Amino acid sequence: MNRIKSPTMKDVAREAGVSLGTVSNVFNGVSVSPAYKERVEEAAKKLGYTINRYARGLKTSETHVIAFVCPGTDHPFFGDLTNYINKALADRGYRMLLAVTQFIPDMEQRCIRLVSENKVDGIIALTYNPELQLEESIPFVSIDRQCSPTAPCVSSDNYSGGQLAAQKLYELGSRQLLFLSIAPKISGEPDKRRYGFESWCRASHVPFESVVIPDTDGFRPFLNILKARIRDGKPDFDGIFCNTDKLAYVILRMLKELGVSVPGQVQIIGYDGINMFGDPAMPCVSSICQPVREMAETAVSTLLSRGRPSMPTLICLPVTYRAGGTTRDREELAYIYER
Amino acid sequence: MNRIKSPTMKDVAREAGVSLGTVSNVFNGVSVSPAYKERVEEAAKKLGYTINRYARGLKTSETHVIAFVCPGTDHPFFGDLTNYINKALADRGYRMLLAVTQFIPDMEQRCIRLVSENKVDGIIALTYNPELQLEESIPFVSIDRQCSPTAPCVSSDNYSGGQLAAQKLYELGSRQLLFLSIAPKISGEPDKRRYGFESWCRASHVPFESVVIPDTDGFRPFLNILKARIRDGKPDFDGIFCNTDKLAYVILRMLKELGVSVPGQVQIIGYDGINMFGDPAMPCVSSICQPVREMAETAVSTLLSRGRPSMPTLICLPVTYRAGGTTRDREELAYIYER
DNA sequence: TCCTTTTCATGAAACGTTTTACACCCTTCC
DNA sequence: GGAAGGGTGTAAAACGTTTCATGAAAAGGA
Repeated sequence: MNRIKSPTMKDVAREAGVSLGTVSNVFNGVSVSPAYKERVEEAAKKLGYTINRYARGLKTSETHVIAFVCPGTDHPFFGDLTNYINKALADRGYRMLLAVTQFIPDMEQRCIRLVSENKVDGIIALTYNPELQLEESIPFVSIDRQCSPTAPCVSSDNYSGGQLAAQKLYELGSRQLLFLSIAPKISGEPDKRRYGFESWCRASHVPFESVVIPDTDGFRPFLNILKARIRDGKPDFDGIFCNTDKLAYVILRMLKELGVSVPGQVQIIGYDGINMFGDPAMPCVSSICQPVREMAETAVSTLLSRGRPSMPTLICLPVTYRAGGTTRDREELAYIYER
Repeated sequence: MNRIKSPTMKDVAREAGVSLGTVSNVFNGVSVSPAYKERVEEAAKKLGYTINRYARGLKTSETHVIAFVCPGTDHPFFGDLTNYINKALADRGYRMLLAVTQFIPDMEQRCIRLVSENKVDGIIALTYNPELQLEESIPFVSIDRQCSPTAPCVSSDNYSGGQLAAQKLYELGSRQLLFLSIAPKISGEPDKRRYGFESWCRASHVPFESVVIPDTDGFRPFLNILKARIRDGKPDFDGIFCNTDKLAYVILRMLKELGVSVPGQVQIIGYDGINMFGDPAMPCVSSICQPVREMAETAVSTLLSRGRPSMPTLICLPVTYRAGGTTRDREELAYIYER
């Protein structure tokens, strides 16, 4: 690690023949006479000077760095979210310190500690550790789970999403609904997908059933469940709401293998609004789409405007329905070739 | 932004009734008598002290932060890469500053500047700007493109990958090959996928053709090309190598729509080894897999061991072939239900 | 012309650490 | 019993900024 020492303000000051304070003023937009300003800028360019934000942060205690603590960027939803949050931050002159936790509760705690040491100006986190200790001194915004009564939480409107899924399935002709889900590690906002779904069904007198499988068991249980409900190629259900798009894909494949046609016999709606390859033009399952972009924007702006009088503690953003290949409201394929 | 001032070493020193230097020594593992050490640790815990890495960085000029400059985490390959690099860094006690460029050359330059101001200990970048100016004073490792004669570049062995694709297609029975690609914004390592493919075909006297479409034209040109080559439902080719998995998916859909069976009539191999939903158990196209994990590890360790005597300038890591649903060496589906 | 105001450059102090030189105490040994 | 020497704790000087109190010079008003 042999680093060439980079020039400092002092060097620039010497080169330009001005005082240290003047150089600082130039770089902070404080009024400086044009002659001096030019001299300083020239000297800075000549020396290849870049400001040392560590030193600045030490004085101002504003680092303009925000930490994002997330389970992993390999899942497309998190990848998307990371991307949008990064963009929202960059637009506001902030940089992102990324900490990946891989769903390990202990790691989540460690990450919070670590980024705190970096004196970030704030933390946005998507975590599953119910006992997470926050640093009181650092503004915090959570996603998809309320971590603390004082920390705002941003999520999609999971409840309405569940309702919307049920409603859409019904509108598109399904009369016997099924809710399938992998139970999240810990209760959080996404649980409401189910509550919304069930409440709509009950209110509308549409028969339904719910199946929740712990996330340790993998997908196989679903295959057995489906098998048991199919007699002579005829399933006793005709509409499924899966609590994630991933599960929707898996169920789609299973039904195909079991000889059930989708969306002909059974329609499927997922949740998330994942785009394959991050490209909205790619084929997809029908889905309740989380407003990822808006969630990112909201998380960031909420975090940065911390301290406002009445900060809501839970912010649910509206979801939308997207027709994909697993419901009967979409002609497949044509759309791929656009763009 | 009303931050509560967090305690400093000075506070800890006062609380513990010892000198500043002693506190520092405790936190740096310098030998301190047990009695003092305990007093300091107790005081630190009581005050909730965490070290200020900015201040430390100012003294040591080692920030233990590495910047990763990448086009975006929304594409699964980049999402994966980000994840692995993050892990590799975390394992070594480093944190990641993530800068997303969205493929905008100007943004790439700006990101390099910005992260330099943060005095990162190094930069890993995946960029497309041919005129990128690097900061001489900061260690730099590139991915997939040689940015400068002095900066090491890590990539998968694209050339061998191309060869392997051709060879596999042939082994699995294809006799008339096609190379399809979207031309990258700028020449780089991935171009070699084509060279490898073509060289194998020539050496093995297997007839082939190559089609390269600029990335501004979208996918439609491919549809026309395919149509023109299909007479009475019989294509004049029976094996395709696509330069990315994404393209492979698109081609797969197009062929399906055109009534060509895959892998029956035509086999397809992509490049990248993308997993749907980041999950290796999900269905996929047959592909030449980039060793993403190894690339990440190599990039990180190369960067951190900067200054070694003979640093190779280009490091190509071996690729592997993965059977998916688009070649005849794989029974579809069964594998989804495992795990 | 003289006095007041405004503008703007300066130098020093501070931010929270690390590091170095130094002083201290306790052994150990002749 | 005194000198030499190994720990260990202390104080002060950095690191590269920002900021604040001074003071000088230029500008404006009568």
